[in-house]
Amino acid sequence: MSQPKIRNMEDFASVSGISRPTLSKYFNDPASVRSSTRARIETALEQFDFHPNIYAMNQNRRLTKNIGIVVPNLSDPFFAEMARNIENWVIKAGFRPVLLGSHGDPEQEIENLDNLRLIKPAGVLMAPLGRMSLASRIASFCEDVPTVLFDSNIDDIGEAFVGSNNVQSVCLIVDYLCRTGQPPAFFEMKTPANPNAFKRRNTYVQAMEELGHEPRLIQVDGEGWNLEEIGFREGTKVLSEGKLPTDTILCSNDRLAIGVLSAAYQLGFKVGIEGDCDLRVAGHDDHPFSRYTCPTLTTVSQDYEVIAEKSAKTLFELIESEKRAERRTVTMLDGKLVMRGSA
Amino acid sequence: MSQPKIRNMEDFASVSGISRPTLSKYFNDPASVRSSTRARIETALEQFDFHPNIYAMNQNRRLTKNIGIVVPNLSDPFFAEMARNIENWVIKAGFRPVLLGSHGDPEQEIENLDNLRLIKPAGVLMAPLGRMSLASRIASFCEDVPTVLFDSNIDDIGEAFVGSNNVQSVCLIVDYLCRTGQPPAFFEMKTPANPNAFKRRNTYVQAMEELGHEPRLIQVDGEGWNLEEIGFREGTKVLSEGKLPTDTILCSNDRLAIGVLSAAYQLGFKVGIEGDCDLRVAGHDDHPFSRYTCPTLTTVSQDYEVIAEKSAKTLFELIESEKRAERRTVTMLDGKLVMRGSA
DNA sequence: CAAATAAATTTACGCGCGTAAATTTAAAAT
DNA sequence: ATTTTAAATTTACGCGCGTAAATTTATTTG
Repeated sequence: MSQPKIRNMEDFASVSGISRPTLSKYFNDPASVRSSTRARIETALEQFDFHPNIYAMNQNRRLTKNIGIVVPNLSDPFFAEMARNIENWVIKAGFRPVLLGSHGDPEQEIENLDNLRLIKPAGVLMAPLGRMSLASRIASFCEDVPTVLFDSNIDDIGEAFVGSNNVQSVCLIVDYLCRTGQPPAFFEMKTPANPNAFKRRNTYVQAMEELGHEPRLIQVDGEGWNLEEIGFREGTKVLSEGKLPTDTILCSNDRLAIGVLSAAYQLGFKVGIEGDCDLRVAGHDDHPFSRYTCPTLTTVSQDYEVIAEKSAKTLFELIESEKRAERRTVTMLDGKLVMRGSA
Repeated sequence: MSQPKIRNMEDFASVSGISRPTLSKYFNDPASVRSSTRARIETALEQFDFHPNIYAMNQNRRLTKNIGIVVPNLSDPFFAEMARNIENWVIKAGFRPVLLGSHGDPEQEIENLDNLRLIKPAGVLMAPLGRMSLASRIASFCEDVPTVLFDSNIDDIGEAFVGSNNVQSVCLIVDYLCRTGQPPAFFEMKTPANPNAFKRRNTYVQAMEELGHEPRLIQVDGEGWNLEEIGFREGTKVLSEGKLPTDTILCSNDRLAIGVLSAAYQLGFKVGIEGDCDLRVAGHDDHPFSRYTCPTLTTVSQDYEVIAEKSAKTLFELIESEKRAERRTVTMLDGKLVMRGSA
């Protein structure tokens, strides 16, 4: 077992008896070499455990098997979970995921794209920050690299968009809340950092009007991504002031709702749908934690798995076709009502 | 503004009028060139916005400014938060963080290290999976790259370890619980995937014995990292069977506790410390969500910021010294009791 | 202002790999 | 067995950058 150290493909070529260009072909696509040579290579591979240097590969290939995944914020369990799902699809399709979080910062978002450029990705799956995003710079990236947006849409950017249909989902829950109790007030941030917020607000207003109710916006202060904290702090204010025009609160997203639920609990509100409850709270997203809140959070699900699968597969098709999309496709997935204890 | 496209350092050299080797020196360390040339470069930089290709840099430099950060699982808010803190320190020190999650998989953990090797990191900050980790392979990585472990210790691996003192912290909360009510039973997984679990269990047993109480372990089934789910499911079982020997449950970590709290709520248990409560629940870690549970979770804090800061700075000192640590330092930070509503 | 020193430039090669063209070798078809 | 065809090898260069040595230029010192 006197195994010489294999430092590069050259070394591996000499110990395996296969020429370096052939090895290079093999590592690019094992099916591209004759099966007998493939067998020889793989035998040698077992013995010597050589991996080509992916960064050197990236530098030279016109196109790599890398797929960039960019999300606004990895500390948000929603995006962490989404990213994990997408990573799995990427691996399953034989690509290599490169995950980058933008920390809620538009500059960081662009830097992530710049860094991705260097590894010449075959494509990118991106959930943009949304309104804050430096759209024109993202657009110029998308001209060079096939990109599919998910979660948050930016008009005309990227080859496709896959996300949830906020209009449908917000209508769904507004409708549900109105049918089963008092019409909801809408709890949100005055200046939301997270995407989709405006669309949800507008849909809420419209849905309420269509149902003949007066929309009531509760727009609270707060900056950044610590949404539970904001929901808790501002929820405490709103609830303790006691001048809520309704007993039902619809939050712009589950993370705010988690904060509001916590505030309600501490102030002694009984949240739920039974007769003796004095407050209903609903959210939006079906956040991983919303099934463990007290009471469990009624919300509208965004189908993580389907959004992940659909956006990934859209990108793979694009990559395989080796040309750009003829026209931008927009896929809006319907949310499903998740009835739990809180509303 | 007819800006020629700058494709590489060569191009930038010609437009800036500075030779490529000098530019190379500048990008490696701006202070290494004369201030007048530095000024010229920076002027040109503003005009042309050139960034050297980091991957080409990595390939050639003996040592880069990269610092690897490896955590067991990015979907766990605890590690996500920890990673974010560390990233900030890394950036502040002028390094470039490269964040990798292991998805709870020992093979992935090794693959992460293999990939890090290729970018020749100046150092690595790693929270290993712990018991599951392929220790010998991690050790061989640590021989080549200065590595500081955090959160979970593996004997004799890495130049240093920074984590919380589980013995102190578990004693602290066991003591607190015993002083203020019935002695706690210990709720944990039979085969925990997360690190520190065994140490906590043993400490619990020992602490109970020292206080003259009989330790009671509730060891539940379940695999993987979906700890809230496991806590909820098994908590429901345990609580509804109604044969708890005590009214106080100490969970091995906050994520399990979050599940248990949710189960308790749904079963109608009143959790808390007031006289009319029928259950106390405590956790360990001060997870980002534990201040929003209902009731808020009493726990022991791991000081994220301090662990992040201390481990990062330990690594920086190591890197600057340009030699390996003379002997392995182990830093155990004391946990602080976080008294909230649940116990 | 000349000498000493420090910094920049020129030249040249290397990193690990991709890839193209010409050539040789092996497999498949006749 | 011979021709056709496919695949592997040889050779050579390129990617974007680091870096060393020799040389030139600029700055500091006396």
